[in-house]
Amino acid sequence: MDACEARIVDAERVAAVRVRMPGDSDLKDTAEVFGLLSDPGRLRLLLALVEGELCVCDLAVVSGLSESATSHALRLLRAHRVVSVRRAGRMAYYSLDDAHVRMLLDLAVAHTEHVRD
Amino acid sequence: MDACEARIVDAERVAAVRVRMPGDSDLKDTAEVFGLLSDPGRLRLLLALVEGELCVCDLAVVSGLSESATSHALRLLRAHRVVSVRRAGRMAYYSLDDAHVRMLLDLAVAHTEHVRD
DNA sequence: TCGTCATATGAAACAGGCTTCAGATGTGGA
DNA sequence: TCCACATCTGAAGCCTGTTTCATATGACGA
Repeated sequence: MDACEARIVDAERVAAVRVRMPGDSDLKDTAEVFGLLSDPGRLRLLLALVEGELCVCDLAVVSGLSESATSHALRLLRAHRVVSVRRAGRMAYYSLDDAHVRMLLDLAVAHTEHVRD
Repeated sequence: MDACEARIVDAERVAAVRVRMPGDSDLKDTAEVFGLLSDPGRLRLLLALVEGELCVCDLAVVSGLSESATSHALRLLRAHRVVSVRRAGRMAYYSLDDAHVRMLLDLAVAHTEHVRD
């Protein structure tokens, strides 16, 4: 079936792992989500949004990024449906729009506050 | 104190966010952990280890990486204390060694299995 | 001790991502 | 209609990270 690889030491365990291993597509998606959280700037943006919506200029101030960099980052997050926009005149208010990501953020903050490594 | 920025729209909320925002160092660490999970190859390696230790060659087979790439990836994960090694003769058995990362992996898998997006 | 095997390492190539700069879009007020 | 403002966008430059190739280390068996 899916044999034909190099020398395998623990064939039984390898087989078991393969069964539970998610598919390439799911794995790629998951890696991408983690990737979105792997940048300090984006992480700050998202953490800022945990408690509610904020406009781009406030997000820029809070994150320490330039407004252009902020906009680029938000565009990326928007493309992945992690945040959503509400337009009000010339302002744009962003908010968290992904329960999964919110969970990851909560977990990360909890761990940050609780652990001294 | 920490004033002197550009125009701020919602000063109150900005102040509140700033209070809860983790420090630069914690933020960087957290981003790095997510970064370790942001590569499909490393993700496969770690998922393979969820159920127990495996040697390098089996990890290479399961992850689809070359043995060299696998070794490089494991070295990186080892440097961040995410995995640990047990040497047995010329073999090296790796295992998950970070409860936080294990939690993130479980959460990711659960989400992968449960959600169709 | 010699050769082979499992793993580790270094350097280089290559790709991808983030930031900046300049300019575009679109809104609100005079 | 014209200008100022908030945000968005595109292209370029730079930096980082991942892979491959070649080689090194260290252990086992003859």
